Amino acid sequence: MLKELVETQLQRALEALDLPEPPAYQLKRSERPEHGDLSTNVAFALAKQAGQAPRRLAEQLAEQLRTQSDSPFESVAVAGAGFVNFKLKHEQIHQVLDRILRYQFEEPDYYYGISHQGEGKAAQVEFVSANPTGPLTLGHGRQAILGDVIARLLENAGYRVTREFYYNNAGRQMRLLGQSVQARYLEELGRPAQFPEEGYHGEYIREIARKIRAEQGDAWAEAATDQFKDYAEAEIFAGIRRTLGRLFRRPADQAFDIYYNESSLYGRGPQRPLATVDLITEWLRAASLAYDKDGAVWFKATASGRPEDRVIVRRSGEPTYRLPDIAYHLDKLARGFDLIIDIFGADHHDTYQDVLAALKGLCQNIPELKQYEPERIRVLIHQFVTLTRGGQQVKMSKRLANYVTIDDLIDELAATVKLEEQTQEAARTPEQLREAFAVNAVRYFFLMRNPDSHLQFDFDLAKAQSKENPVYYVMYAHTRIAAINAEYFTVFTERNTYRDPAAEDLSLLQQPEELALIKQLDALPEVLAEALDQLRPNLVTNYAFELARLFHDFYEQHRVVDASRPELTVARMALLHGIDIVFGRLFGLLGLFAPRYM
RNA sequence: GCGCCCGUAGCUCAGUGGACAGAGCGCUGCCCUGCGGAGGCAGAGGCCGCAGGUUCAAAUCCUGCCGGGCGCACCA
Repeated sequence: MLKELVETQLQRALEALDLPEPPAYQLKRSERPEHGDLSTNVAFALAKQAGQAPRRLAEQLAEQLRTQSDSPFESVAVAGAGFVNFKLKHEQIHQVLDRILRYQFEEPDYYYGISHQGEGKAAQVEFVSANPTGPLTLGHGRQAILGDVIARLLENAGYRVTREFYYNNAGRQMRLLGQSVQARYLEELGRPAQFPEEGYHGEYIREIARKIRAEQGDAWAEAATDQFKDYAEAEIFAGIRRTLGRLFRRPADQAFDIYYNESSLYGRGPQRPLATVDLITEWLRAASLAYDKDGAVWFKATASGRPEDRVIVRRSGEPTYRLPDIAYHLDKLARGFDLIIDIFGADHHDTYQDVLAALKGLCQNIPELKQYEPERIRVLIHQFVTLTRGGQQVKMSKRLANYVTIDDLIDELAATVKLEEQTQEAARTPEQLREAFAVNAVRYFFLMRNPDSHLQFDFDLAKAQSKENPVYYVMYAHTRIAAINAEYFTVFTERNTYRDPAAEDLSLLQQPEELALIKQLDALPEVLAEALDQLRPNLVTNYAFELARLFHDFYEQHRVVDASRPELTVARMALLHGIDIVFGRLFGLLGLFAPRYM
């Protein structure tokens, strides 16, 4: 709000001075108090065009802004070589809080921070997309949470969102899975069994084998490998859904909207794609983007500037994974999404670029595909996760099956959560609370780093129930507000609500800590828009941490509930309420459980 | 060898064109009995990997180099 306010004033001033429309310039929240509340470099941007020195332009602008009617500014100053610094009247800042509170009470469908940018548009987010060969691990966890929060941010912006999980239950890896389970089952029966050379060694394979034995006895001794494969797939998939449900705080069967089976792209699955892999191959040939060599079919990636051509159909006649990927993404475009977001781990970097290149080629060259726009696809590549414990990196190897699963992680964190007496809430069992706290830590830790950067998951820090742990630091701000709220009613026993707009005088909020908090509240919509635009949920955790910091700062210096100063108390309670509205939004968007007591 | 990401305080990381580079932890010193002490204040600590370039202005953009991660299969 404050930014728009200044923007409007600035536009008026530029017109009044008969200055041209400036090229891209910045209007930012100032980092230092001596630079005012906001500052702009517009004078620099205009200098060349206007043929004047930035400093001189800035002075003219400042003068104009100072004298404009209804000026919202306390002061407009020129600094440095030509920055214009704005200091707003306190009443402008108080209005921000007033509007946040008023909307909350007067607009039934309004949530502060909501945006209409995606109104009427459909978005699809594809993430996790793990094949059902084993439980979800740490790497999947980061991706799952990133995808979940990006989906929530999209919904907040008005998009209709489809969460989609793509998987492949055919091919070599699944065959190996079936063989591994079969071998373990035969071992359970005490029969000779040959464990496949590159089979799956995880303990979960033995568990599945034992379960089959418990249900079937030795009836499956002569069964086909496929039977074991199908059984294992169902078991593993159920486990994956359970894990996702825990992470997303949703029932397991609502973790995703669509599970898209790769087999559909061969015409053998539940979905009906726009084009099967065979048709895609034909189209690529028709567009001169595919050719035969050494008995295989190659995609001419070099035509799009990629480093090398790639095989898309093996000599054996079996497509490589790139071909169904192309078919899948073409199908996404055909399904009419306005925005398509793919989330992949760093190991996919090379391959998605080939897929995008193929899509561009197809849409340009095949008449019936001209209507589709590959530019609607955005790809978020995230770096890997390492786990540290006791300052040491935990070594993981998929082959030896000594990797850490998401369930292990949540379980271990939950086991260490200490609940205070007062933490108990009637609505939740201690187990549910422990689970909620553990999931909070996992979610927050996966979110708090830039997806571009490697993420070091510090187990000891995640377990800590003290302010060194950022997730506790943030939750603690919220619970402190709840504690003050309770205190308010014990002191002002005659009141039954701390919202009393009639008695509220926000102009009593003059302390720098109070004004800083309101200005932080004002930034929420921009932060959410930026986080979505850049696909960087860590901007939201950063913001939440900063808000918590400002609040703790305020709390240390100022007493809220004060029987001798009821007016100030009411004003500060209003401020706290505004802060808690924003925390509520943040907890919702980050998918965190907001405890009233800790 | 080629491609992508990263390199900022002792550690973990913010900051991606602006004004003296920030936080948390750790370290040093001081203070505090609370609207929940799961505290508070202060301080030390940085040629923002290196070298060029673009710009009025570079941690931020470009080029090269060095270091780390991940890819580079007719595996997914």
